[in-house]
Amino acid sequence: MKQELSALLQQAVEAAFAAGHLRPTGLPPVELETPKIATHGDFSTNVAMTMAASQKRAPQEIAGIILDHIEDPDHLLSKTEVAGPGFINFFIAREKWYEVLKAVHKKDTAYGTSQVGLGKRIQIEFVSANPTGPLHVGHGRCAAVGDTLAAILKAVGYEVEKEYYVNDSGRQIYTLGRSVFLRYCQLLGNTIDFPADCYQGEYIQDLARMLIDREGERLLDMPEEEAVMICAKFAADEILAGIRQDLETFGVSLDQWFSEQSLYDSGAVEAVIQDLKSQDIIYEHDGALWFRTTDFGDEKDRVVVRANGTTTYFAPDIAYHKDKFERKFDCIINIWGADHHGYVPRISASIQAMGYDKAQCRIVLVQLVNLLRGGKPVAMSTRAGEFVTLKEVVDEVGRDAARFLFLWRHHESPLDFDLELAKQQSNENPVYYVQYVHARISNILRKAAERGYKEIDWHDDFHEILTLPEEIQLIKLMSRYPEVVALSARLMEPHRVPFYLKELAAAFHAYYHDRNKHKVVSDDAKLSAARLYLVSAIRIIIRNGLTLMGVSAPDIM
RNA sequence: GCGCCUGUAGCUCAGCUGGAUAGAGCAACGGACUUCUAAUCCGUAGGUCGCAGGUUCGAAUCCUGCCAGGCGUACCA
Repeated sequence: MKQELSALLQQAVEAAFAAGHLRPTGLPPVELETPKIATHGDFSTNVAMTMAASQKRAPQEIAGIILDHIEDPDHLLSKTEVAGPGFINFFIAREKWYEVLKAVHKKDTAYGTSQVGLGKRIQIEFVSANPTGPLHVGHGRCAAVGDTLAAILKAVGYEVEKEYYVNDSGRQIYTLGRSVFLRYCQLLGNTIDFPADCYQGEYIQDLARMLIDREGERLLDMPEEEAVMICAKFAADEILAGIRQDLETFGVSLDQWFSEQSLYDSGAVEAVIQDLKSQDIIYEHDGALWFRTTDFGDEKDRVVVRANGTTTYFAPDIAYHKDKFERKFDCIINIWGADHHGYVPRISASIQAMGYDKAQCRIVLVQLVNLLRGGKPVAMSTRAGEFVTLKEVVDEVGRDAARFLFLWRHHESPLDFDLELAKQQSNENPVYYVQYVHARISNILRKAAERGYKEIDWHDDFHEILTLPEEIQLIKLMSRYPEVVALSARLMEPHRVPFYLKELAAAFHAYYHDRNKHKVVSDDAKLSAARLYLVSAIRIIIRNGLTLMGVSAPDIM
């Protein structure tokens, strides 16, 4: 609908140029918007105003000229007008809206998809939590945002690969091994003062117990270094398996698990350091190796290899991003917790230093989650190892509610997640509000089938039947769904999908509720058929939208 | 100190990257269940869009400076 009109409009401007009625200044970007107020039409454009300066004429006058050149052989438009400071308002002919309804049914699960990303490959990396502890709620938000964004990008045609970067190397893994080893020793009767810089959580002791079951006491007889390494390997594997399981339960599946250690094993880390050193991008100072990130906009240079010879986390990350670029994606997306934002200039610098286009790497920062229960903050302290895990949240409120609510905010806004509210079955909880539409319509379809109305097909006489303003309004709302998906892909803002669904759900609930006026299944066979066609289209969109979000669309609630 | 994010109704937040009269939900108040599921709906009320300037036909949106909150600012991850 919008595209068709956009084409008409563009042709009109070109025709005006050709006829010499407007100075051929080159085509301005033609933006069509849906006005907030119904009396301003179905679509409006401000081209006349944006052209005013270059045309050196009044916007109203330009608008008139453009309208004079509009050709509308298919009678898409019922009315046009110049309004206000120079807007052109377009009113779509009522009959044309039924095309939307037909398209929804015809495309079905594909309604909302588009082709803008066709032929392009995107890699999206998210969660990537260290395998030193279970996933917590913050990771859950990143997982929901990343997974949904991936689905949205797929819907607009991109080939998408989802990846998890596993930090299975370095100091934090060593600390993990040491933590487990010390608990292991404690459990076997040794008195040990458990250090503050070790992982404090209860899960460390669980791992130590598992290790005792598996290995007995034999680690006590080994050199400590060796024992710690065994503990580290064991613990990281166990924790990673748990992370995979938690993500699986959460409905998130990754295409690729990329090991940090593999970058060391293949020599990639060493190679990229040597390469950058030979270009004097990495230099030596105070016994350490530094990256000249300040040459690329960072506020200070960063250490890559410490004076003691060990690498910082930055070193493998450089190699990792090089690897990503070498895999020839058109775009790579990193989804990080906002607490990592200080790291952005560094990565950006390293990408530029290696000669890649930094615009091809997009970093999405997801703000933190404040966990509440009944409006009161749930105490969490990572240091003391007291945090609420993603698993606990999903177990308590369910996958659907958790995923929906994690997406219920712009990702750059901090999110209050209330456990009580997430379980509540009321208007306050948008999850059930939206799902309820699907269940209601499913129920209508069941009732209809019982009454013998089994076919959901288009008939041309629906033009004369679905004529109520609120019915046309619903169809107009449905026509916007593909734009919502496309916009949310372009801006990488998945929250637009649940917001749209909420709007569509509200419109449906209102329509449904006036049951004297809008009864779908009635004795009037033609009316029933038409309305079944209408509401089942709504059901399709609700289901498609929820599917993008990884939320189920139940038939009964 | 510097950097990033946020500041919109009493509360929680949208606002289509500059448009016409700023929108939802909750809370408050008043209504609607003989029904295709009330996990719902209808109505009323609620605003100097943090503050002050600037840019232009037009600003919640862009620019500058303040104010407040969060996060970051390591040879930690």
